[in-house]
Amino acid sequence: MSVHRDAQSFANDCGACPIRHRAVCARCETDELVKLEQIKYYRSYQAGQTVIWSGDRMDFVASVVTGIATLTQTMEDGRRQMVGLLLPSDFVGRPGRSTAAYDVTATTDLVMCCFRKKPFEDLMTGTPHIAQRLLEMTLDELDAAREWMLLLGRKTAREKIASLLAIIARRDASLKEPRAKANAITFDLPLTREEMADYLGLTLETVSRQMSALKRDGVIVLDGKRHVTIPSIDMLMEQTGDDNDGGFLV
Amino acid sequence: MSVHRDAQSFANDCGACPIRHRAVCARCETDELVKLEQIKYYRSYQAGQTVIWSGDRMDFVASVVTGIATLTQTMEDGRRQMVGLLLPSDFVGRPGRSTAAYDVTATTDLVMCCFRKKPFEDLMTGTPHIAQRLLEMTLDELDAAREWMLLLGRKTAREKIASLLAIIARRDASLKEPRAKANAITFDLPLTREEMADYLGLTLETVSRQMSALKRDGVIVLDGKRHVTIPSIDMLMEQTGDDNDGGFLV
DNA sequence: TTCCTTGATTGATCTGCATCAAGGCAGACC
DNA sequence: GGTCTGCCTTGATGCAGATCAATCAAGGAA
Repeated sequence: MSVHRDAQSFANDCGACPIRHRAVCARCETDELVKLEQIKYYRSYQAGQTVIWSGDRMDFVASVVTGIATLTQTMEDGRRQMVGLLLPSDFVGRPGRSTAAYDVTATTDLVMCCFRKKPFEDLMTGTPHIAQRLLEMTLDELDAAREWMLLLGRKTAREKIASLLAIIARRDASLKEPRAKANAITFDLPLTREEMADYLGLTLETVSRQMSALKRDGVIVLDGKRHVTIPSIDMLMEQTGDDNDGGFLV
Repeated sequence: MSVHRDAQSFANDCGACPIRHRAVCARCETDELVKLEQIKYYRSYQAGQTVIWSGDRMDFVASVVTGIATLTQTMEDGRRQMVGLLLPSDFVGRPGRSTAAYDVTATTDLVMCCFRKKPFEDLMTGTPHIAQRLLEMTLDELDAAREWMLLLGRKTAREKIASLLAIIARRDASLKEPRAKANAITFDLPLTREEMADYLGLTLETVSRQMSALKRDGVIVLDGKRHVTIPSIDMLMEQTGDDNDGGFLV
């Protein structure tokens, strides 16, 4: 864990706001956390509500506390592509830019922890670790985006679905208690078929068909429309097209 | 231009190494530039040579001085997706990670300006502006990646080709002298048809067919295989599917 | 010159996913 | 109960782009 205090324990002893352990580190604790504390505020959104429209003025940066939000781009004729999925602790917004580049939408009820941009930028200038932490997070997102480019450009519909399920399963598993690598995983899909389609560059019909196919082939078990059980993670990973070096739970 | 000295003039009076004006700013000049100067070194590669393989140890970060390099991901069965195009002044590598995540390949003869990772990281810790500048660059790349996700997921073959041509034309134009918005633009394609296909998530045959179609329709003029003239930028932009708010030369 | 090689073009055919269309199911509300 | 309404499933059909394959053009090298 290097010189930083363990992020998990740090998160535990400082309350709910995830920006504390994602955007800053324990080294900054004494002064900067206090300042962050002073400029932060919370916002809530209902499922389906739009947080911000592409092109709108955006005078804050924020971090997801609970719930799920999506970033989407839309073409004039209505074609849509989701370009990001924001889960708790993910960061939105960009220091140094004043308008939003994407539509941000709450897909579930959502609570975000916001910071007005100007004070946040000022704080960043005086606090090297915040910029470094943000850089680290942004590089992670860039890697994820590039992984997604491979999926969009080269994977088949079945591989796309399997990859999405694997990603959700992994992120979901890492939010719960760490535990021995379980053989079966169960979770609720946070997205409708249409949202899955927008994420994967498919139509909702194709998503539905491939879900049915994976179910028929025993790769997943569907209980209702949303509740998914994955009996064997290995079997799922075989369907993703990725070279899985066994690193499911990293 | 805020308090920073104009990046262009700064680049001009400090020689060829682009990291100077891309990764740091004039405020750091006195001390940090000197230190950067001390730890930097150059590397050259021939066209076609691989700079680094995905998974290899990577103990440096670098910036392209001249030439063009690509980042690609490859699946086990050989499907390839390009996930980045590095033009002069672009940055590769990631502080805080020791292995490469993608194959980096020189598509033309290439010169890179390298910094061993450890000293660079140390320098970054003591120099807030470097981290901030890198953050800015990374956010730009993230935006570009997300734009590319829209292309890969939702655009037709013809729109993909037109978009790629528009991007190359724009980047090429911005490297040359600033000038009045010219009506016609001429440049050499830095990529083979196969590389274009890997970038666009198509096959090389489809790339070739769509290039011929654009030529037949008078959107582009081909002189040989590589030399492209775009008689009307507006006509090209109409083919990209983007809502072009006239912002071709930003 | 002729032979190779490398990259590009063009044609014929195939197929995976989109599109169009018709239900089905479960919860909300009367 | 009935009937919306939102979300999902399933079927029939069409087409954009993949695949397979032949040909071409431009350089080298012998």
